[in-house]
Amino acid sequence: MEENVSSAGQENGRDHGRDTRSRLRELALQLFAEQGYEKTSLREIAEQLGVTKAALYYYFKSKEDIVRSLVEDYVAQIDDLIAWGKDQPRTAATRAEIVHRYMDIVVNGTEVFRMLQQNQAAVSSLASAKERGELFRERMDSLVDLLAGPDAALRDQIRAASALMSISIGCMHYQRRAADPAELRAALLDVATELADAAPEQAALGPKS
Amino acid sequence: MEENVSSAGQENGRDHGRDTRSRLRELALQLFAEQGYEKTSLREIAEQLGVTKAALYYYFKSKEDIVRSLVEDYVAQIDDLIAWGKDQPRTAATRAEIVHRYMDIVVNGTEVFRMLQQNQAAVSSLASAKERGELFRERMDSLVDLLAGPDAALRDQIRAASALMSISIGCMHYQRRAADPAELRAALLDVATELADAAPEQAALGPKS
DNA sequence: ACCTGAACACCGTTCAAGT
DNA sequence: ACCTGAACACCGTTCAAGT
Repeated sequence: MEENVSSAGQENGRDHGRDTRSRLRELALQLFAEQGYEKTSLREIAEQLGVTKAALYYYFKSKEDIVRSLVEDYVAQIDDLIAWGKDQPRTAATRAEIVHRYMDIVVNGTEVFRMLQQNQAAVSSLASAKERGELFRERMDSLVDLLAGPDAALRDQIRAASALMSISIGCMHYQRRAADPAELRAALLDVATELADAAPEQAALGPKS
Repeated sequence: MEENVSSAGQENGRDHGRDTRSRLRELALQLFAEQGYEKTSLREIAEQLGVTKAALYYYFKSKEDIVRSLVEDYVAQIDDLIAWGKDQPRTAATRAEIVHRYMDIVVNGTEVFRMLQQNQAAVSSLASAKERGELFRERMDSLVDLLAGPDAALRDQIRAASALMSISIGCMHYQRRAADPAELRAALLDVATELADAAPEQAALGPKS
């Protein structure tokens, strides 16, 4: 597992040469999330870092490998959540717990998730540690199965998927303009837990506002 | 407004030279959606079309301009929906109608929306006919305002946003593996209309399944 | 009107070489 | 261990020129 972006923790106590590798990761994340993965060139990163393009290849074996190192931690956290969920009874309490934990993971890595979301195509062919593609899609499916059950009706699968999407996209989209982050968190959890539980009888014909 | 991808309708009745421009658009959409915008090179497109890279610049003034021409129609349809919604009373019936119309637009252009979703960063700086960036973000905000009201509580804004996201992502994600498209449509509309209406009293503590 | 060939600046990547 | 300089194939774009 890789170190986190914000915490360096190398033995070098200096200030200027303070861990080129972690400065690189921090800068790359910021640029990838802001302007996009493909629109950010290695020359641009190298320049702002004060090194040559070629120097980056000392730390990472490719441009995609930088993304992999940024995403790794969060993929692992989601895998942990899935593993944990598989051992739990399928109750409303478990579903609420899954929703809460998923929220914490996303809140913790908002910048990384924003970057992933904005560069899906560019990043979808990422080979994680083992050999896989489809970085998030199948993990989403696993979480949906945990929430709705593997043989759930289509409608309840969609509710579960919507719950997860509301959390991730809600975080990334509203975090910057919501006055109170705690209020946002509560609102998202509220909507997500409602969705994570099975559908009410018939909802197609909504009541008067 | 641009012609649709599937309907050519030029005066040339031949088969081989049958409208290079529309063949180009069709092929580009397919490749952009499948492998991503940045991973698809103009050389690749030109080769499969049997022309030179430079020939593409006779039809479109840049690579991004191809995307613009693919997206244009759907942006216009959404603008129409927003304009229509602004003249309606804010009732449950109006909300249901907005949700239905939005769904029809997305279903009609699934491939285009999939491509947009997968290449957000690459495409976000697209200058539409007038001069704007932020192709979809602000339109989403407009639709949310129509559904929840401009001074709605954060929770209801999120519900409205989730309703729209469930439809688009649900279409793109489940369309290929859902057995019956009508069932998918019904399920998505069900979830979306439930979300488009205001929240029930308190939902944070879900009932037993 | 429709297309080509050749050139342009830029990109990610490699590699031998320097300290 | 950490980095440079120069080269590679490829990219999107332009443009004069051909039919």
